[in-house]
Amino acid sequence: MSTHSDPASPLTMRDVAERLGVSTMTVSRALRGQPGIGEATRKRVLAEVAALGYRPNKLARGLRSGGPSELIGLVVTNLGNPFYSRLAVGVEEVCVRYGARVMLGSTSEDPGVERDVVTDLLERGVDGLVVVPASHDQGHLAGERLRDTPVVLAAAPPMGIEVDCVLVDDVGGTRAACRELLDRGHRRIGFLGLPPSLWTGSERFRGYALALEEAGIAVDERYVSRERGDSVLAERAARAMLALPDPPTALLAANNRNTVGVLRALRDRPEDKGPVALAGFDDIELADMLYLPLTVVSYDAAEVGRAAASLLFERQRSTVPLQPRRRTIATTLVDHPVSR
Amino acid sequence: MSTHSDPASPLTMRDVAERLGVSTMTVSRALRGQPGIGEATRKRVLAEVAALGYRPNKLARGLRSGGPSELIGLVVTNLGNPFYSRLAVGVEEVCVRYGARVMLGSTSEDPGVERDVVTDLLERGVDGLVVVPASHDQGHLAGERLRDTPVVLAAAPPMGIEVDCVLVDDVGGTRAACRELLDRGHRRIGFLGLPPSLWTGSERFRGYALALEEAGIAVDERYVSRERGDSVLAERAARAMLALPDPPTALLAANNRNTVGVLRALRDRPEDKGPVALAGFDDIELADMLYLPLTVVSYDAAEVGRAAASLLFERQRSTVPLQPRRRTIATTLVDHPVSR
DNA sequence: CTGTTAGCGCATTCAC
DNA sequence: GTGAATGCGCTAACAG
Repeated sequence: MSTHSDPASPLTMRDVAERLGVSTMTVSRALRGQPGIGEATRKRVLAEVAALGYRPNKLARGLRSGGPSELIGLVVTNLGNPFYSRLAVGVEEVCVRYGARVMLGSTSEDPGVERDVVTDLLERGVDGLVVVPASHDQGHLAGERLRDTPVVLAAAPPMGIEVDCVLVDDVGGTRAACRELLDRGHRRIGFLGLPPSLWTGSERFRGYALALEEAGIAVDERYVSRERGDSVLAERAARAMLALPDPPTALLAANNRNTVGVLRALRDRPEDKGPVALAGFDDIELADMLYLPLTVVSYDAAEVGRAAASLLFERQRSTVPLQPRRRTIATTLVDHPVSR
Repeated sequence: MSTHSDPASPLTMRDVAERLGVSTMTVSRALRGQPGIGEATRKRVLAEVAALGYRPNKLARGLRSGGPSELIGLVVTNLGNPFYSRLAVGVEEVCVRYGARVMLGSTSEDPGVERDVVTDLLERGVDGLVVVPASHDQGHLAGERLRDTPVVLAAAPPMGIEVDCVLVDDVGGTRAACRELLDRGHRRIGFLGLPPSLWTGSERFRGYALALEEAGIAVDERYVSRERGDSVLAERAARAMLALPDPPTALLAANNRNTVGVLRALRDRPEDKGPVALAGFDDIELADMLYLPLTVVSYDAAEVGRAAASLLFERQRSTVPLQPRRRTIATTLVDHPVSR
């Protein structure tokens, strides 16, 4: 009657210990497989634990032991984007391998929200953070606020802070795609880009310009659009380019949203005006089921997440101070012909 | 010199209190905006907190106050599936509204993993769980193990346990899609289904059979496949049906994987054999960019997540015991013509 | 208005 | 091999 039988309050180690007539330390040791306890006692304890359905409180354990929380914060702009959900899959995969869990934070690309989310995750005791930054303003990821919590940026490089990062080979991928179009004989290649203020925007433009330069072709501003990634804007820009007196014979889209826009622009184009070749950064599900052939720059988004999480755990386990590291995930060019 | 200046160990409330010559209680009250503290003192404390960059430890706070952790566990089979990542977006959206965070657990559709993940999340003190069950075996989600942690199932009903759930209108959606095909004059409609052992499999078949029955047509087993959702299997099944002496003139796919398989099967079909109409459960990105018209059963996956999280918080806040509730998310039929 | 005491659930440290 | 005392960082309950 003394031990509370309130079904609402969870069992504690004391409940187990009292029922067995041992001390909580004995239960604790049995649970963690520590030495210094008889084999018979351990069995008795574990049996009682199983019978009662007792589960240790990991929060209390962490508080006392001061060890790692085995918890990683993952801050993304929008999980609805397949790129980030696959990245999340990669992060979780590595975390589980290290016995850690993932705590989620979405920012909706709002730097203010990102700041608050990071603060909340830190207060909740994460061991580290994988962040897809919402903007160039990364001050809140600097050392003072974080104390010792390691951070890895994904899909963007650090700006004015010193942390690890994992990038995609934007330049190489775009360059390869542009080269492919050049190899097929195209000389007027339109680029549906992204704002230069975005890392991805400037890098992918660089790849495009580089390939042209290598082919001895100057960038023609009439064939370049650099608006924010939005299928409607891309569709309009593509239409405008195709209405030029000497329209491009091929188009290169800087991300999947832009590719979709271009697909719309090309769909109701009169047949007699001649075909327009299309290539785009980011793979597209069902790319092989479309009404026209498509070449895409593909990469493993989950690998970005895996690499980021790996950098985090390496740093966490490292005894010596590590310099900021940078990993780049390769891209591959994939042709999706129309077989019909 | 007494107060530790070790940069590695985070600041505690004591550090702040000592620097100010007040007690930790004063700091605590100031931080939580509690009454019973002078306005001047509060300002002084908050200024020092900001200057030092001190952040409270929410785990310790929760341990002492015994309040909710403001943490929800989200257990899904595979975040890489767009349906589940959108569901996650919905869950997080509602959580943030309630000041809670989401802790992730992927099961890879392995019931054993699901069990372990649930245990881990419980040990980490989640206030509730949203679970997309990996199987019919839901014993580990029963009351004994959970003590008082509420659970909401998503996309599947409880089997032998009493918990809330959020379902998709599988029957209604499939029935509407089948009706649409019937209205267009089709009489031989093939069904690329899923195993009856899956909730989704039996429900969607019911919708198909119901629509046929309402049209006075008997289900013909030659036109029905019920293998697991896999584009390769679906492609093969579709080819087999189309090779029948009196092949179906329309096909209905029970999920997006099967739709993809059917698309493949139809792609290299000779033109002279006549067109085959296609409808499928689950929307498909770029459905309007395919080489053929497609009708899909669409629904808001994020809404499934929002509804699940809402049920959780309602129950958490409820003072009276609630009966298990069941919410159903509506579907809509969307036509994707080929405009080209 | 402010401080003191005690203890959340557990593990470290030291007795025995 | 086992147990008692102590404290992780914080706050409830009470004192003043």
